[in-house]
Amino acid sequence: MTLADKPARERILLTAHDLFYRDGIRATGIDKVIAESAISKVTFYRYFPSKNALILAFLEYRHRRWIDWFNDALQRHGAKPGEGLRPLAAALAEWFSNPVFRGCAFINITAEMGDAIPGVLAICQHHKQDMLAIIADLLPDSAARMTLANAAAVAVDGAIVKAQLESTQVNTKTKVALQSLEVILDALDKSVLASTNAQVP
Amino acid sequence: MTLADKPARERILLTAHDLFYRDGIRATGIDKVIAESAISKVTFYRYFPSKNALILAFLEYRHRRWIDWFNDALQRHGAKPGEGLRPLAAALAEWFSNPVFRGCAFINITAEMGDAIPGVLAICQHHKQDMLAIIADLLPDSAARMTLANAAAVAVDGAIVKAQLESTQVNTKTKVALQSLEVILDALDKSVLASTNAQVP
DNA sequence: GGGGATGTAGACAGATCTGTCTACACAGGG
DNA sequence: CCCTGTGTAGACAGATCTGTCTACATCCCC
Repeated sequence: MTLADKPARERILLTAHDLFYRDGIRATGIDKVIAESAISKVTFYRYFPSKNALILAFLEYRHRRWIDWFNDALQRHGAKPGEGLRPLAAALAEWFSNPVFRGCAFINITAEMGDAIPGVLAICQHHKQDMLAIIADLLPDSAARMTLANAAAVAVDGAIVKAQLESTQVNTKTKVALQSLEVILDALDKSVLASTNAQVP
Repeated sequence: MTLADKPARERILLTAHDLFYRDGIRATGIDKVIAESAISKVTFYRYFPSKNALILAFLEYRHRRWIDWFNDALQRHGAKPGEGLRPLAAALAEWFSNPVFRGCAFINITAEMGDAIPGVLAICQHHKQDMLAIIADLLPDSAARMTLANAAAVAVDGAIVKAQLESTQVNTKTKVALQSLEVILDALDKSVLASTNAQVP
């Protein structure tokens, strides 16, 4: 595998990412990360002084990786600044259909541990803030912009959770999650038009 | 405390509920449940043959308790069948402001463990199905009814997650979560009117 | 050739977790 | 009076987890 060629620290981080994301934090022991990334215990502790340090590094890495993917997917699905929320659904459809999809790592770790490890919650809030900023960019400038962006972000998180609950279900896939998201995004896009055109019935 | 008077099984279940909900499943050891509910180990294992059995019992109990609260809160905030989604926001506001609020137990356990314990996912899906049915009851009968109910349910789950991320934040409370939910619910209620009146611009 | 950085293998301590087991207490009904 | 059901206290086995430590191997640059 190509992973074996990479430097030790990166190999650890990539392995930890896959295991933490798939199985959860507490369910993943350090020994498993060490075995799976084919390094020794000493090497591991040279790069990460503790499991907590690895968890924080995992979150930073996941954040960068997810945000990069998100921007790229939106681009690929025709997102343009100020032109509406619709590409969000197409981008997320891509994610939800990925076989390793298991929800949002930041929602998951908050659900699992709250702020048991200091700093985790702040990272999660920061992640959601960055997602919000990207969503806001899709909306035209108006007084209601951030209100609508927040609403869209809530809808996105709801759809992620719904897809996560659906995804393990036999054959149902994530259709309801996506359809529901589209319904909400359309309604929000319409209310943008209504507010910019001042045409509220 | 009044808890001490209750029969052993109920005492165990109530204690486990509080600990599981607050700290998560894996973070809560059996020993802690036993110590906190002031019973002995033998008594515990008489009522629950394993930790998994306790987890499943916790989920059943939590389901009944939450659904009962949900119905009651909607009633108290003026929900009437077919008359719109608005009371949802008021009911959830009540929950979010509860100091022990830590999100949806079913979203949390799915985030933490997926389906590592057989049966858990099915219970979570069942819970969300029941929530959906209650939400659908707020909407008037129409072709779009279940589509809109699903969208509202996704918005509710999104708001729950948002409130959970906000709630530990200093002083910000759950304002954005609730405001976002209201924006979505209003947009959905409006699209009900539009579809029933056939007045799509 | 020598030294430092980087690596491996694996034993170990100490903690924690689940689940079982022994030994004992006590109340109520036949 | 004794038996059964229900309870307590706590030792224990066996597993697993984090983090440390020793002893040894390799490689690259000076």
